[in-house]
Amino acid sequence: MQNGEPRYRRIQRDLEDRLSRGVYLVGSLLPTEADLGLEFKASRFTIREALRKLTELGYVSRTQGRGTEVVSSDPRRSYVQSIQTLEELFQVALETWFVVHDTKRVVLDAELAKSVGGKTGEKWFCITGVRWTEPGGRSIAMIESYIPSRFEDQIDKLEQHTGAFFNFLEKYCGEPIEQVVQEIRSLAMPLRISRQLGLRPDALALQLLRRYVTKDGVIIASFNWHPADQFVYKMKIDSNNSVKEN
Amino acid sequence: MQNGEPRYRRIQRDLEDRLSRGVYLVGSLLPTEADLGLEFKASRFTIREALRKLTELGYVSRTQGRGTEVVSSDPRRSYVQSIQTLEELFQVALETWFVVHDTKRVVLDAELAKSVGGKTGEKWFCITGVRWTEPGGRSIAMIESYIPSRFEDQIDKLEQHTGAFFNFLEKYCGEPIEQVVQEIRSLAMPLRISRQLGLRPDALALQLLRRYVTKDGVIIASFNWHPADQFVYKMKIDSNNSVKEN
DNA sequence: AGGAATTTGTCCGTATGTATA
DNA sequence: TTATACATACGGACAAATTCC
Repeated sequence: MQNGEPRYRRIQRDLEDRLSRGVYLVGSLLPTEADLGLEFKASRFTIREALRKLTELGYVSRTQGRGTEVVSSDPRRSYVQSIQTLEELFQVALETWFVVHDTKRVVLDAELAKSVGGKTGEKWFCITGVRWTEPGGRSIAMIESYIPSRFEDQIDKLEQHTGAFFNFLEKYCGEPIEQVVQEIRSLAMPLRISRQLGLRPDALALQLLRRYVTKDGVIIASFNWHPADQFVYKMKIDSNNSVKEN
Repeated sequence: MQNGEPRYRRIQRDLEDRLSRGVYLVGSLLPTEADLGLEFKASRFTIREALRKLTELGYVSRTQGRGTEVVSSDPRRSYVQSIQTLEELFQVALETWFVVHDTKRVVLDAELAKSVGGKTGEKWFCITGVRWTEPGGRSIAMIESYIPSRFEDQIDKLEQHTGAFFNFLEKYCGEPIEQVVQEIRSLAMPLRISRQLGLRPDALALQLLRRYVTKDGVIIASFNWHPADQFVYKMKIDSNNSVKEN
């Protein structure tokens, strides 16, 4: 335990390497804690720390009395599938119609800052609009998109852009989207929302909040207000750890 | 370590209780591991296990050289943990308490059949109950689980089972769960639900429907009714090395 | 700026309980 | 029933980060 890297982390990475190289096959059992301890000349405690990490990462599943089973040789592969999700989102944007209602500057209050991932007092832009199945068709959702002010000179182009906003901003800033955080809530629509969608004042909403995050921080945060009686959020959890929306 | 509950778990619960009661205030530091060890008469290892859980649950944040800071007095009130793997689902079941209210036979009508993934007219079992943070704690959700009649002789054991139902049934039938389909809806609670949770008749719900599917078909379908004002479904979509060029 | 005290992080050896095969 | 392997638990030790004087 002298140098920078903890012992258990070194072991963890060794094991990850073996898993991705197929030394331990999916469905098989890893060597026991005791065996790994002998091999790496580490105590059982240290081995357990490494295995705990592998469990958290989705590589293995551990069962008392049985052992440590390999469940995925590359759990991060599931991220590839979620990229398809991003592209599905993109497809939705292409196959539907977004009509901008309003664009304005806003100063984040504490609550809004927490929601969109900014700091209280920061100036952001807010673009609101409605997404339609087709021109003159049915409304899918009322959308409020919050964009940091560093994209100020792109806002005009953004309004003209056909396709997903996040796609435009991702290309503009040159940094890939590393992560999308999504929150799903059930709540009554505020008046400003129900009115724009032509619904009763007390209409129920399924609200999706998505934050698109690059290395440089949040590039856009969108509130999507869907009429509750028309919208179900479906997703699949495959046994190989991947989450797929549809 | 003789009885059912591990020592660290008991300590974890005690600390959670204090946190939710405000004995330790948000922003303050918890007693040190050594002090907690003295108080609970447990080794540092055991205290650390409890604190590790509190960290995972979002109660506290730990910093080497500084201590254990309280970051939330009630993290579970505000969200449904993002569940992306079966492992996580299983953990939730282990760390919370399910109380069975009723078990009965039902014949699927057309709508129910579609929801649970069966056929109209089929006989299924329906187990209803409430999931709690802990005995005498807060209710997390009202749950209605539908189970095909081919598991008829296992229903009794199922009611006694601690842990996730799907885990029991998966082991019993011998087929691995290949997929979980989840649907998220926003809707008003039916009376039977709001009453059991002690809420107003018109309470809003965030409803999660999960179908667990093996090669042999659906083994269980569960409706989870969460009080809308207390629950947010959060999920994260990571994309490690997606270089998208075009 | 620097050193001492404090507190968590890492690690060891050992022992016993408990689920699984 | 037995053996195996993971889960929980103890006590001790030193490292590393933070805070305070």
